[in-house]
Amino acid sequence: MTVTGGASTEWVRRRNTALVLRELRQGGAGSRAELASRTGLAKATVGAIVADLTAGGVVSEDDSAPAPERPARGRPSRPVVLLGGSLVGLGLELNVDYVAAVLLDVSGDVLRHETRPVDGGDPVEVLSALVTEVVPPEAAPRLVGAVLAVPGLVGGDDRTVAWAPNLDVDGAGLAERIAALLGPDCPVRIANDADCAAYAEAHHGAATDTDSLLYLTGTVGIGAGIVSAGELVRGGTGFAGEVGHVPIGEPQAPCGCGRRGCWEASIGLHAMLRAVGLPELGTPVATAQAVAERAAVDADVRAGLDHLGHDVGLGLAVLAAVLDPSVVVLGGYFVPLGELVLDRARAVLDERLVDPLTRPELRVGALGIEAAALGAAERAFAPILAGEVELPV
Amino acid sequence: MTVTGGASTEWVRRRNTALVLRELRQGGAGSRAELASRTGLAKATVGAIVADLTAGGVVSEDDSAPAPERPARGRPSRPVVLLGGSLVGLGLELNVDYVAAVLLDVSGDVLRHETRPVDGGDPVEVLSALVTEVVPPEAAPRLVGAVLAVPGLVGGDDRTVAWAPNLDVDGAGLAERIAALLGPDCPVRIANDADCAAYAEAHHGAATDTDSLLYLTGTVGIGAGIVSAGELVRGGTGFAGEVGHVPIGEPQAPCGCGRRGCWEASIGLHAMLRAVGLPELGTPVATAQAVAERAAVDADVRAGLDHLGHDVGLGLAVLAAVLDPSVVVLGGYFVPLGELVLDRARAVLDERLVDPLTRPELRVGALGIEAAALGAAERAFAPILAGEVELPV
DNA sequence: TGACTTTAGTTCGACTGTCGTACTAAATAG
DNA sequence: CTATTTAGTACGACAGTCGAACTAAAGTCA
Repeated sequence: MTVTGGASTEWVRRRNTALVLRELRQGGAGSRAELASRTGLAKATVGAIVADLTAGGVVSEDDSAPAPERPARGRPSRPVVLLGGSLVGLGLELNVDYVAAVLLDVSGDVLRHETRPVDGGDPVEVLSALVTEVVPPEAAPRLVGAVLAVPGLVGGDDRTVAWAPNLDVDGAGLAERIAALLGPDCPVRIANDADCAAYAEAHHGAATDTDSLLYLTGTVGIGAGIVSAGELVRGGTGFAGEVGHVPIGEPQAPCGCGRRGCWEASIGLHAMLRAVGLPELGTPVATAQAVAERAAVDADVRAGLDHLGHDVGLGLAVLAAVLDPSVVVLGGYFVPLGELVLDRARAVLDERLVDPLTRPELRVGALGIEAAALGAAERAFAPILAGEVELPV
Repeated sequence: MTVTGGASTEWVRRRNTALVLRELRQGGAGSRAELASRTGLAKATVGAIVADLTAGGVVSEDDSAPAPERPARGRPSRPVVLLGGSLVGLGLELNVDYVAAVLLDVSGDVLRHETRPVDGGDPVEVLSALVTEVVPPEAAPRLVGAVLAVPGLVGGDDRTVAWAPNLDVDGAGLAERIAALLGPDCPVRIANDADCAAYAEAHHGAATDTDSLLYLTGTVGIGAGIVSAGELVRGGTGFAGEVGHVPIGEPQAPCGCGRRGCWEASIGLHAMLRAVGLPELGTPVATAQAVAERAAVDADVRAGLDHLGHDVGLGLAVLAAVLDPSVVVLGGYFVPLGELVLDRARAVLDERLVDPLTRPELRVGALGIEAAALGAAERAFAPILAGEVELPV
């Protein structure tokens, strides 16, 4: 029922153009006739839309077509293909110890991906330098937008950081500072990092086959992103998915926040390290990598991870009952541990869920540290692919 | 990004018609000129749409206009008003011990509301009789649709009951049996009862001021409905919000399901009665009414309810952290107890939430036993008001 | 080789819709 | 009685989709 305002005939064209773009992205290249039958539009309409897109340099006729199983008879088709680099979305991540940028193609390819440590400098300065490097001036006019992922609470206007306890930045001017680097025509929005990572796994990662997803990321803290019916669930103040300090872990585990039973106190990075008796390394993922290697030869480590899996399952049982996701993706430090943790978590879920038939599939994230930036880039495309916005041609 | 298929020019008219209807519903009657400025459409467009609607008998010119603060000059406006009864939606509820029907007007008025006990008969038979009584034959052509709320899991097609442990009905043929009573042009859908009740509170009840809502209903069991960004969160299999057996109550409380710590074991009707030491009466609401009366004179009862409020807050702290609703509405047997329970629940929430600023407002449901049926009726209107569907004129 | 078949893509006219402008209608002010 | 002001309508320009007819480009087959 989210219907914005009045619609006119130009609006119809925008929507149908978006429909064709989505079809090309998801279903791959195809002739006009094929696109017409795939989208349900009339052949003439597809022809007009393709002509527009060709003029705008967004698609072209793929002459180098391999024509694999060409039908024996009839005029040969001229497949239409998305033009790489014609439209790009910029995804940024501003985190405590690193920044990242992903430049994403309209066809879904990652054109560039860069990560930089912050190393005590001003994170926004480091990010700004990265932006000017990743987005060369000639690419700026083809930018459909930029989305900046931050570990914090984002205001309802998608432009301000309302609360980011670990990040020492000026939440009010952040979007403007990035926008200044990208020119006046590039819309800049801010989003939550866990939300972006969830979006990335849903579109490019481990959960492209569902639209009902819970993403759980483990570092020192625990965060979640919720995707329901293909849309992010953000809550009334954008705080949805802040599950780190929810009392759904081992009830007695003391947490740094002063309470007991916080999930983070049971399955945060430090709790995991206590359970296996191993030291922390440079990053959570590197730490977990070392733990996984050690587990191969050390039964005590395996037992510790099994216990971790128990606590993961305990909390997921609550979240799964509330949200009923089809898939749960675990990211962050959970990725290297994989089945060492998930196996037990699945067993706990089966035990605790009322109807085990609704048990979500547990998977490990397919994207690395770039998940949030990639999801941010994908979100930059969302208005275009929904037909809500004019193409920047 | 939920974009269905190709759009054509007729589709534009459907959407703009829906826009005008929503404006009339929410903003009240208004002249064509006023509607034009309220919707952002051109005067001529509104004129054409109003002409269509007038021809279809959905709106008319309100000659009996009181014209309260008529502007001193200029041609007087002819206010356009929704015609009562011109379009109606039917909401039904099929429950274990009663059935209910609500006939809702396009303007949002309840035309009829009937509840019947099942008394051991076939609930579907009782419901069918109620339907034929509530929907007279002459009203059938004006029906925009019917939605049936059931206490169970609804299939993804919105037409079948996949799982309804307490309900002894044939889930497969249910929608068809209702549709047979209403004629071939009336679309019939099935929905979850807690979802419908949540929808009702969001549109007609205690939470019309927000689009981010958690509805909690208390009877013998506990159920929840989640509204995020104005849309119901249903989960991958429609099971979202089944919070009764989630371990977020008193950890040691034994539950009928064999586990410990289920929320239902702490805040279900029977747990409440144990806490206050009073007997169960005919219905949960009547029981709670008696408890509330007793609380006025009995400090022990008040203490029991205070303890109940503690357990309510305990679980809500988890749900609020996960979902971050702006408002939590408590329905069912909680309504008569009101502040006797909510006061303590608020205190627990303040204690347990990471950032008390995000504490949702706790309210008591404004709708009685008809909540689910009313929400179902409102949902019957949703496709019309979203412009997804042609008016049945 | 040349007519026939088959499929792809374009052209064109009918239709539907929105929008802005000009026009008509209906009231008050002076 | 005229000027002013506001509401509503008529009309033509414009944008878009659609289906049917048409053109284009291949293979098939006598």
